[in-house]
Amino acid sequence: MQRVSLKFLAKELGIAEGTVSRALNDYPDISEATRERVKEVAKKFNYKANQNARRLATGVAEAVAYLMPPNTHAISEPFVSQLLEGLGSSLAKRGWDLLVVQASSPETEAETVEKLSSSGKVSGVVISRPYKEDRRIELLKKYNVPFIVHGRSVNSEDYAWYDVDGEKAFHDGVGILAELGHQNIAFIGAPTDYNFGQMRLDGYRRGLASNNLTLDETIIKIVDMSDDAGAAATAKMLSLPHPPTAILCATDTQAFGALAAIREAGLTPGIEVSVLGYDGLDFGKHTNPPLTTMAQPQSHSGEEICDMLLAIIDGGNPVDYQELRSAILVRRMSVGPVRPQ
Amino acid sequence: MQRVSLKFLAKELGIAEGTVSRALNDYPDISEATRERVKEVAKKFNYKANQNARRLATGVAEAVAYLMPPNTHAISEPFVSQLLEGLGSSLAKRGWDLLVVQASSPETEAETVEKLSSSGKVSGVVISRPYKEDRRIELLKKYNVPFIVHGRSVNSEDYAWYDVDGEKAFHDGVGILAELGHQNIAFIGAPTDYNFGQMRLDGYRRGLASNNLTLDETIIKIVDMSDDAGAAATAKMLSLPHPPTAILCATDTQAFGALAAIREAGLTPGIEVSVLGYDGLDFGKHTNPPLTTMAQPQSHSGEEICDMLLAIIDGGNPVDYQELRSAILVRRMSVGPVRPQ
DNA sequence: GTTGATTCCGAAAGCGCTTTCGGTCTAGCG
DNA sequence: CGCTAGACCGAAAGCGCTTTCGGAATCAAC
Repeated sequence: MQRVSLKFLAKELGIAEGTVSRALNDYPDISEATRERVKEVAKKFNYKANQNARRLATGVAEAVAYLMPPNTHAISEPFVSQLLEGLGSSLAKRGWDLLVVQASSPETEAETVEKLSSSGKVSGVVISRPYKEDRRIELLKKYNVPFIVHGRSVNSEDYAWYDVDGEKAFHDGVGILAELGHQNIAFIGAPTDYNFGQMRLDGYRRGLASNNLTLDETIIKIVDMSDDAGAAATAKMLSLPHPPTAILCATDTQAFGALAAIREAGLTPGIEVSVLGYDGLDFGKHTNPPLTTMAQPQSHSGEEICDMLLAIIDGGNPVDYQELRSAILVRRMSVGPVRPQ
Repeated sequence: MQRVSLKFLAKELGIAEGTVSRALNDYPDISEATRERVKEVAKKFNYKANQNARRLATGVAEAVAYLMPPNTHAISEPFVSQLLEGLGSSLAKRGWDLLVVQASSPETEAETVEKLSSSGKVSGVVISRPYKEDRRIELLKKYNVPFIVHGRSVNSEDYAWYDVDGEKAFHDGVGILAELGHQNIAFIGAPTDYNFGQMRLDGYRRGLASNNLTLDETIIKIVDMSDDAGAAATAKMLSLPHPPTAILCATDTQAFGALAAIREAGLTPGIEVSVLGYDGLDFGKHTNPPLTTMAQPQSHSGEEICDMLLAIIDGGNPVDYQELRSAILVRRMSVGPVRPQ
């Protein structure tokens, strides 16, 4: 296999290798006639350039990597495949490759990034869900590899990112709940070493303040992003002397668990206890009751992120590529007015 | 960047390039002393071999590709990220890359496969969800690229695959329903150009026969694998003069829709109409009611598939790598005994 | 018929690594 | 002390492509 090399074509055509290469790559100094002749023969023999040789010679990888979020073993979050799909299709248009890389363990993550940066495999990388301080970002900057972050770390002035404003969403989220009369609004959050976890918590806090609600640490639970963790946290809060009448969840998955725990406690979610999620998973329409949630506009985020990255690779200034989107409320059935006691 | 080449190290150490290379790659004809010296300096300068050069020289890609299922635009099925995660982590152990490739359109799919095969980018590929007759498989065989199929096409004797026995699952599925007294068991299937769609349908049919149930074409619906399609099909069947008392769905997603349609019709799923899904999505525990389903044992399928592929790449005979797993029933609340009329 | 400008293509030098081949040097043996 | 056998390393030839450089050929113009 791979018998058909440039050399082969050149011999077949009776011209020089270099000429064949230039003809195939549409160089201007090749006559129309030979160009066509070359392309025809290439097609006939089903010639495909050896990518490795090409990359070596040109020095451009024509590939970008997606760094899988670490520690995500059980989760397999839907947003990953969405993103990959977008990245993939956007890249395919340009004929580039998408590499999915995974650190074998959290400790080797830095190593992975370094290898990626200096082995010439990729021309750019995208990472998701940065921590507040993220080593990967530092390394990427250090190695001068074009990259874009899906999310933001604390200091995000000097690199490219695409994010949804979780802080605002959660601020507004408590507003929505407060407007329905809820005073006792719990928060189930995500680990705050993730910056998004911190920001959603900040938004919640600011939301309480904006609505003159007092902050009660006993109804703030920072837990894993799983349904079970959400359920456990909810169960615990429901057994408080003054249980919350509404729960704001950092992720839909946690909210699913919250709904289950509420039903488990003999209460009706959306009536006795409201639950407001965040993410906008399609799946939320099938829960019991359907989950009201703040949706990330992630339909085409993959494409957008990819286009931004490509622009940077083509020489764009990273700081010109910072996009902040807003979440939008998807009203379903899990949020209702507070019931008179 | 990438200033530290082999040449650089060689100069730094005062020895030949080739020697450095051999030392780094643990050739036996290098003295312990120089090997260590070389490795030390390499580490000090943070040397990472240029992969493209390496691949070109060795002729081995050290990468495998996952061909994204085509036409999957809206779906983003959970199984994809599961699989990718498994592939990725298994590959990472070996230091190989995972390429995710997507045909920009169904028509260019063959082209994509050809390019993949002959451009030397990958040493193996895995594809999912083959059609009954699948062009990709033919091409892969033709180009003599090691590959493994996640699923099976009709003629699956001569290549490697990993599949779950859907035929058996659906046969047994109607058995489960029949045992509960259901006589009027509907089937919501997936497009039968997918082989899995055909096999699940076959299983359903055989199941009816095994239980002396008559086949009624009006309660067999072949539709898209979406919740909406499942809901529409269900709604239609529920308005029949003799509506089914149980519905077997080819995918959990369709089953979610079925549940919704049943509730919409004012009936209670699991009581008046039973729904049995297939896939075993975690998410099913949150539906209303929780979905009873036949689960694919996909926890480590990614790793397994990857290991099988690697074995073939290492020279194994593809036909020695054919794994057939069984689905297992996950009892939740959407299936119950038929109610006396 | 010379000059100059164009057009087109061949030759050759890499890209950064691997791997074969052979040569030097030391150690070991009789 | 001579000879052989390893042990160890340097030199060099690729891998298959790109790209620069310059030369031959063609053409127009004077």
